[in-house]
Amino acid sequence: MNTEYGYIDQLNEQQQEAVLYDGGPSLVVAGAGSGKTRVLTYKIAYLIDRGVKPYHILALTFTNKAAREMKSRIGAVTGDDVAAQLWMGTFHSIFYRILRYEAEVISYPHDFTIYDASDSKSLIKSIIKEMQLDDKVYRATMIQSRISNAKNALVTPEAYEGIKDWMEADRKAKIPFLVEIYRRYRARCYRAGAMDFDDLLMQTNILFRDHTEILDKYRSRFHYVLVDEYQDTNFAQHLIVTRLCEQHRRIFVVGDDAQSIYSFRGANIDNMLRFKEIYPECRIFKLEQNYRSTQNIVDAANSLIHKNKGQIHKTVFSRNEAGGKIVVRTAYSDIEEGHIIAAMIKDMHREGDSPYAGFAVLYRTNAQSRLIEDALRTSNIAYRVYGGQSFYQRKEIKDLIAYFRVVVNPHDEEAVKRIINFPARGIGDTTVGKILSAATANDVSLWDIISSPKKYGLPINAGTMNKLLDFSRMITDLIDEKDRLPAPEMAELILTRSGLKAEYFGDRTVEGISRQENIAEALKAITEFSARIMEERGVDATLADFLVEVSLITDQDNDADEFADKVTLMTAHSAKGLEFDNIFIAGMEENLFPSIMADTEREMEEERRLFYVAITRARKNCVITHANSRFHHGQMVFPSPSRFLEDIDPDFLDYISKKSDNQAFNTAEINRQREPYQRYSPQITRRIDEPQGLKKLESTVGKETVKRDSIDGICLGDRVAHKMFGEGEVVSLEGYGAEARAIIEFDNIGKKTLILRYAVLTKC
DNA sequence: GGCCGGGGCATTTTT
DNA sequence: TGCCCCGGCC
Repeated sequence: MNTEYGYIDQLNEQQQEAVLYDGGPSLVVAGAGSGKTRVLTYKIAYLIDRGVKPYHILALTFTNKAAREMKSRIGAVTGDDVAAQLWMGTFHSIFYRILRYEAEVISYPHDFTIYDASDSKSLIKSIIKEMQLDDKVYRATMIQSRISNAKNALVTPEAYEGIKDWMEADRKAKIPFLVEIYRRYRARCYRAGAMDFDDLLMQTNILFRDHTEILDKYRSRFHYVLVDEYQDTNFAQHLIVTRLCEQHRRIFVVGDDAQSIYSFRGANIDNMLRFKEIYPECRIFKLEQNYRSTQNIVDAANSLIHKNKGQIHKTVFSRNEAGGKIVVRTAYSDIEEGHIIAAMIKDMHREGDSPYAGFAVLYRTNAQSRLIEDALRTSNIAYRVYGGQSFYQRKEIKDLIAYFRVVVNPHDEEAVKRIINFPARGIGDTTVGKILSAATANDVSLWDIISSPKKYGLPINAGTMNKLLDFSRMITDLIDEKDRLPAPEMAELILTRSGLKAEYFGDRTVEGISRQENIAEALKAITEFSARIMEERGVDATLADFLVEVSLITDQDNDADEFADKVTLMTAHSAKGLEFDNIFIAGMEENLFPSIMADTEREMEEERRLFYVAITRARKNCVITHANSRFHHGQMVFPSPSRFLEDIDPDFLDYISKKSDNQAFNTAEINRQREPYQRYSPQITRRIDEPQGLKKLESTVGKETVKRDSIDGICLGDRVAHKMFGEGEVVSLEGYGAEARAIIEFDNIGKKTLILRYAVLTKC
């Protein structure tokens, strides 16, 4: 197919069809590694090129990272100023924006707070306490997830009571008051001017349901709606999208039912499977060519996933090299498993010039990381663990943000509770308890009581009263300043006036200094944010603006380590959407993977999909390990190998056991242009064969940049063309991910370093 | 208000 | 086995 748009030529036939089709609802069923993001990116770029205004395009993703990456990729085609006008973001952030704008009609303040998971949990705990329920029976985590599920299914407390099955189930589970907790929880959020994550979707639905004129407004604003990872949408998300599209029907969704792994969070694969029922006229596009992995990996993964029923039929295939088989290794113990992994990584790293950044170890549960970390540390292998405590979860940052929250919305109860006696100012639990009771009795917020304790007859002595008035005055003073001072100055003022500065900056211990650094980092973030707002909108950012920015940011957004040459450790869940040259999957055992918690067929299929996701992360090599003994909750268990191993066609597996010492096995090519096979001893560290004729690359492992000879299909020496710079030759390639760069000697303008993530290059 | 120790518990977690 | 939470004590 020939078009005037150069980037279209980079797509295969199926991808092109999906991008160019403009006849109505489209469902793109995209197999693992089949270029789903690429299709979505070019679809949007193409719409813009065809004259659709970027601000008429709504594109929804599940993570901030995905949204950011897609935006920059589109920007590389259309220009960043154009891409910036897109309505592109996570479901939560986009509808947060809309809800803030429309807050009034649903009786919420414009500057409403967002309760994160720990705020909700803490609120639920205090409700359980107030209702004098047994917190062993009414466990906050369980209650929280039930409430969340109800919200994701758009079930209000009133509706909940009408669902006989649910009420009956609660009675049987000895938690008949669940619906009452839910009711109070909702009332308390409302009283605090707060929404939790689920509310952002639920309230949007309520807004659209009850206010047709507002729904109409957004219907006509969003001429096109595109959704990524559609298999992960829950009912609330699905309904929002359906409402927005049911008239113009310009909806384009992309997903892979085989990669649906978040049903425990309410994701419903049926939203995708039933797309055809909602849009009978829809076109379904299947992307079946996998560009990521070797044939063996794709074939192995296919044989596994075909054991599931109820998938959309598709045949994923790879035209890459055949590659080595998936290696399965048995360890005596969980400890030895870690050492086997470490030793294999070390060998593959050394022999294949494969940088550590090209390795990931995946596991089912976070608890498994410890032993693997120990082994990597012993072997001096640099690693990083995903899913640790994120910056915004740290105590000192949460304290600071809590002050911000109170200044922006003093009715925010969770934030008030956090700061009212921190730093200590003599307002202890007893007083807070009295304030809470008074608030509940009068159905007003904590702040209403704190700011007029006498009016509500708060029963406290004169000394405490003075302390309370001091606190109240401090907050009022800060509130008076909040719209006058720009965010960075406001932050500085809060830090001083609250006493946080004195509290944290007197500490000379290692932890104390780390806290100070974190606070300094937060202040820096505010300053940078402020500068950006000034540049974009020409006004000073307020504290409220900053809160909007941070309340939906989570971990993994600011990982300085991201591009260092380190092995990545993470759960199989976190690995979705990522890819690595070499994947290790650890703990492939019954009761672990599949999880012991999976007992229904449905859950078992989800576990299998999770395994499928894990395998398909691998570009070149995949190694699966399992142990014959393992410490589990302080007890030694002797697990048998996972049933999923038997689901994979044995033709694609290479079982290596201790006994087969002489059968050296290959873990496939580390690098395409090199000798086909690397050989590893089945014994832990000793290598039997020296690889023949393996050309060593200069590798600056551990340094900032790592030289490479091919990245995403672009090789050293390739002739490439760039829209603006013309044609040239690739003279150097280095780095990973967003840091991946190419130095290109252009015929006309000479050498240029291009960030591959942004540059659109075509081979010529 | 902070520290210590016992008891209970223990998937996955884009926002 | 470790971690977290709570309650008791100083």
